[in-house]
Amino acid sequence: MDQLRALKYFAKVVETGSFTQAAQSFSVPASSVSRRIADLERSLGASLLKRSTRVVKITEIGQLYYEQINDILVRLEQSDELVQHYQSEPIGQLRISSMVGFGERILLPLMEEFSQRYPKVVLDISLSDELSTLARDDVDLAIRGGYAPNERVQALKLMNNDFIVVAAPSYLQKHGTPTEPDHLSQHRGLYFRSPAGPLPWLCQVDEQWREVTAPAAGISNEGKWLVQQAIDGQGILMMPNWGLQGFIDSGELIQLHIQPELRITTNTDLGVYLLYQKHRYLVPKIKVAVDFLVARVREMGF
Amino acid sequence: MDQLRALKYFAKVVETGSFTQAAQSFSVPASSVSRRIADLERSLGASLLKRSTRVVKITEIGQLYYEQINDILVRLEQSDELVQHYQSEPIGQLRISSMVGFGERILLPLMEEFSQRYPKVVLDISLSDELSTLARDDVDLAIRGGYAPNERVQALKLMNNDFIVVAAPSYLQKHGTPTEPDHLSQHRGLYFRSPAGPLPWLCQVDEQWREVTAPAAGISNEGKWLVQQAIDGQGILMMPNWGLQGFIDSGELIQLHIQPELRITTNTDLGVYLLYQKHRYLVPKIKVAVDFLVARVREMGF
DNA sequence: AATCATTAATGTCATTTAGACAATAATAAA
DNA sequence: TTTATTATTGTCTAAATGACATTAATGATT
Repeated sequence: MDQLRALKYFAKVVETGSFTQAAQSFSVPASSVSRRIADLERSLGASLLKRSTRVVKITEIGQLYYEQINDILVRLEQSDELVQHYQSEPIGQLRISSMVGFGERILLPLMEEFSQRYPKVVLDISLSDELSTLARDDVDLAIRGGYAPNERVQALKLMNNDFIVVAAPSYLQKHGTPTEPDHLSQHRGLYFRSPAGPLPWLCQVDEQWREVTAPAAGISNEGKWLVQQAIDGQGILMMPNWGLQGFIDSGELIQLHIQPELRITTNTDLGVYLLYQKHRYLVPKIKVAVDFLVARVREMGF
Repeated sequence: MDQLRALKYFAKVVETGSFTQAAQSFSVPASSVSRRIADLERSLGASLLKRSTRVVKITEIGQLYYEQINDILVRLEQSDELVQHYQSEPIGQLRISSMVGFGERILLPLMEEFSQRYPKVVLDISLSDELSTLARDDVDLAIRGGYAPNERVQALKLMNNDFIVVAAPSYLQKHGTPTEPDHLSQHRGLYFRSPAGPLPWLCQVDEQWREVTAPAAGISNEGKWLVQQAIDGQGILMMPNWGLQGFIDSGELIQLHIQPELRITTNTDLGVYLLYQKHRYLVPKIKVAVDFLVARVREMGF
């Protein structure tokens, strides 16, 4: 029995909930799928699926088995890919998941050059601040705010992710320039909504962390809108410096220096990290993308 | 092409270094192995093995591929085992690796009862202080001094692993009873040789760690011999309390109370841990062994 | 250097296994 | 109750694997 084929059929049936659909996606008759899975069940001595003519349900043990073999199938495919592309030019689909702000401002502009340089690599970039099922089956590269999930995943620090505080000249003229945290309660704040909620303003006074969030003038997960609001003089904004530097240089925004410093977390070493599975670095498309991103982003000097 | 079969053949050829031997272990002609691997290489578009009639060498990419697919094969087998044994009685081979001292004094006596209770589980216990390739392919359960290698491995604390200091009454009569670390340089020590070298005596004085190891009267990785030497009055011995309690109760050894306390590492939370792969807990033989060991060892009250 | 023994590869045939296609049975929806 | 969809089963065909004998290559032995 070709167990591997049976497993692929089984996985697809679980995912589609249908023998017919699974069969279609492999371009074989449904009867073949039915027979292979029946073989598999017989050889395992357990029933994996509860069939009725209209619905296919998975059994408890079938579900457990599916979760394990699905991972195995993905890894086998990755191993095959490693061998197939070994010492060849970068080619294939490259799925990148990135934080929205970083993606818009830094990643997407950079990847145009990448696409020209490696035309056979088809980019599939998705921007989201949610933390993805990271580098398991759905993503080749992920860019996230600092954390290193486990030892099989390599995390390269692309840049610092220091937050700075800014406001428009017009705002400061009207409301004054705050220089210490206690001033902030008299101001208005613009807040970035992370998946975990709006990012607060924190600062450390007398070795104790305090929240010094000002009344809200606006909250959004859309960084560009927040910046526009800040430029329009609606309030004080705290965001990563790589998203604000251009507006400071142009004079549209002015950086505020509040002592003690404002932060958005008690954690000190914030950074933007590039994440990928260690053992896949030898796949050419992965290798060139990692090398390219690390080089280009670091030479931006944030 | 039945890739899975090809992978099994390939893995065996790598391990044995011979098509003929690999073929024998599967009870098929060598020609079959040759063809399957040729198929595999063709489908991958790379050569995995360098053949000559006498020696089979693995290519660089073949080696990488082998390392990855070998892990995949092991995991697939484990997944199959999970399904096959689901809701059945505990059965099969159970490989346990344990530290020597713990194995001799605690594990082996306990497992006699286990064997009677679960006669269909064939025990394969190996004692070694080396840290094994833990719970990957060669061991189902491992018992080790405190560490938790990664997130897929469950580590249950079986007992404390506190080291205590003892000596024979005759030794103390002759050399006096040390009560503080500075006294030790005038004494003789018996030292356990771990794989990393003889365990030193450390203590914390004025927030600084100092080594206060006494001149050696004996060094061995054989705990029983060290205990005998101590009973014979050869020197002071520091070992886990579960290995010494019996001799203290019988009066053959006397526990010394040195302040500040002696340790063998600067780490505070020493323990004996039972390690196994989380996802295998549902395999009956694993489950009953884990439950049995945790219950029995904990009720010993160390 | 020539021979020998071992080992992997190849050719050919038999057997096993998967797929194609039609027919059947079961069931949810109309 | 009827209808449409879906999984299963039967039968035949095609493909893949194994068996066995033979060949080619190579390291060891004389």
